[in-house]
Amino acid sequence: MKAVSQAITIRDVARKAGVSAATVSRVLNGNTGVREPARIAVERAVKALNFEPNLNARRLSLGRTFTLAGIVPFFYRPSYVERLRGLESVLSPSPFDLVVYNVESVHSRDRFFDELVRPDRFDGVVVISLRPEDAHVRAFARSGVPVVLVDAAHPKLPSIHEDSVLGGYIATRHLIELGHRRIAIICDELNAPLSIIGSHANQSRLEGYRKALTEAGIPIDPSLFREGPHAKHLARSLARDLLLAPDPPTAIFAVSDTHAMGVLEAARDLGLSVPRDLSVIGYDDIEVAEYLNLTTINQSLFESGKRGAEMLLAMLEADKAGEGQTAPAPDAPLTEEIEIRLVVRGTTSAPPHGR
Amino acid sequence: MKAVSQAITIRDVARKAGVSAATVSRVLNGNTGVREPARIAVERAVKALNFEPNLNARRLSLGRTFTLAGIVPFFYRPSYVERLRGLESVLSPSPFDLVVYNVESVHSRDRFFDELVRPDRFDGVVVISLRPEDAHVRAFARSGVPVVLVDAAHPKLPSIHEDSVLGGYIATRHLIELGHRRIAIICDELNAPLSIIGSHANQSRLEGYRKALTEAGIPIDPSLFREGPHAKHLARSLARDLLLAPDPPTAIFAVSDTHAMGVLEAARDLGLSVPRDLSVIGYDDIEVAEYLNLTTINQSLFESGKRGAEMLLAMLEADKAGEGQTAPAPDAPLTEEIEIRLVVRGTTSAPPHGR
DNA sequence: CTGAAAGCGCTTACAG
DNA sequence: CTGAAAGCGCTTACAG
Repeated sequence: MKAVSQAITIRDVARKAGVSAATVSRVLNGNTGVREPARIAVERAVKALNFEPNLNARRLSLGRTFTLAGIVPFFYRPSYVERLRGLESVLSPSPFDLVVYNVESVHSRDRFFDELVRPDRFDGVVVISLRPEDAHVRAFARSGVPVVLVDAAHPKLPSIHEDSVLGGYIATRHLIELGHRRIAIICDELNAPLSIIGSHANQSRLEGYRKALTEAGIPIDPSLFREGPHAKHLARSLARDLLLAPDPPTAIFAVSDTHAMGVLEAARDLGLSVPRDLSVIGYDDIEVAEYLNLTTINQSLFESGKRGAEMLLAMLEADKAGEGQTAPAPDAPLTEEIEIRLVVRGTTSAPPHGR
Repeated sequence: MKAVSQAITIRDVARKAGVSAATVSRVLNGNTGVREPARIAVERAVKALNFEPNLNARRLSLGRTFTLAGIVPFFYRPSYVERLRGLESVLSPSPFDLVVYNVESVHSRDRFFDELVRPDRFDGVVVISLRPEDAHVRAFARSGVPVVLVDAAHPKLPSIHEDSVLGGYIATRHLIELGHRRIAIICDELNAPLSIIGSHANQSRLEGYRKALTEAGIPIDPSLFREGPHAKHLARSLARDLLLAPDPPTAIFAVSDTHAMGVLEAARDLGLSVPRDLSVIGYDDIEVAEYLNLTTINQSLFESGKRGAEMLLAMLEADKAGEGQTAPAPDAPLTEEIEIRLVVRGTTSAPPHGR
């Protein structure tokens, strides 16, 4: 038998404390002027009744939801889990709940942008690895809900992101410095719908790769470029192709650690020893990278989520302070660059002799 | 300049449609009797104004939150991510949002159980891999908020979980059938706080291991049992110890794939070839298991989350139907067992000759 | 079928 | 300092 006890309200507390509901509310909200005896009576009653104010009533009354949204593609992939972990680390001690929305298509992205960025839904939202279009951004502004971008950028929105061109450059540069000249690159599909709405990190890393080669006077060989969906087994077959070609690369830059895992498999399949016969560098530095002893680029995944959440909380704080007085948004919203760094492990070395 | 447009309300719609707010509400809620012309006028106005009812007002008025909580330890670990993915798959097309709470200590578990399981907070909660105590369960019942357990059990609560004893048995049995007799086991710390409040899967798997050995007439050698925190590098050193002992095991049962990864590393460190010199079986079948070609036990992680969410939605549905009339809770709440199965891959084989 | 009114449980100007 | 009252934006018995 479910004997659901009727929830107690602020009026019950008021009665017990011998004051009005308004006074109870005031002490609950740490309000300034409440005389000592009243305050004490209220605190006693609250404790005695184990009272907790009804959250939905507060939400309606205050016009705040105490909830934040995170909009993120493929939330279950290790790199996104790591970013979410960063979010969680700052939100968990805050009064805000986080609800995560998983986008797997352009359609769901649009739906989320439309339906979620409303003041009665969320106090703020963080968008990860997705680039809102101008129309979205205008709607965000109209809604008054602060939005911050993690691993993406827009001129009108605060954001925290890496310099992906630099990342691609550093990775490629590392291989060049080791003595490689035939360096292949394996990317996510450039024209997949989610690549297009995504952070464009792929394209930028490719650009960095080209830049490094050009700078070193190494001609860009289109046959050393492959693209395929974000999946190990596909990267594996792309790498296999590459390695079976007449003039195979001595090094492969994989645009994510997941891709790199596929490359490692392909090498194993073909009996190639890494790094002796083939150097491999990944990107992201997800947890398994260390286990696999994979050389990679660390892009501060956790930190990016952490900073994103911090920026959002700061904006919320500022809004609360500047209540009503329509703070003119700065022309150039806060944009931060996150640190990236090369992590040299065991899958890269000088190329085989005579290559 | 933030030009926040004032949100439109049901009254605006009513005015535009030339009806009362009550009527608007009725059509919005798909209510039975609203005459055609009124309905159409309202639908027009709703569309024209792009009206979306204020969620917080609905919450307060209806006494429902349209939000569910997930309470889970170490949410970022691959096995929990997989369970959460199962939850997400059923919740995402539902009208419910999910907020995930990460527990890393007994204290946070208690706090979440106390603060979250309240009708003004959540319409339902799913608890993963955590065993609430009787006092908690009584409080849950008083709150009237339905709670379902995933990967844990309690006589008074609906749940979905594996038979961990059987899992441990099957894993061990596999090694025995291959011909092994010196079979070690590496567990999570049995006395760590979170093991104690956890699902006790560890202890049960250990029990299954003992059962299989006993049944096969193999004496249980305490020196073949090791326990340590859930971390690869620790499992690695435990395994190293084991393998360096005078009479080392020919096979190791690791109680999670993560532990198994540590074992694999230890074998590599010592120049042992797996499975030729050492067989290794893990548990969970997380994504990397396939990549590592690890033999393991698949415990339907995704499915468990999926079923947990489905059970909760069904309870919510039932509650809505039986409104008010205090449905007598069944004496024995719904308990389902999830499928587990042995996945034989490349890390197990017959023991070396002469062992 | 439909509207006016009360109610959900808070918060906060407004008086005093 | 403190209380009575209005208001947040819905929903839903209650009349008609």
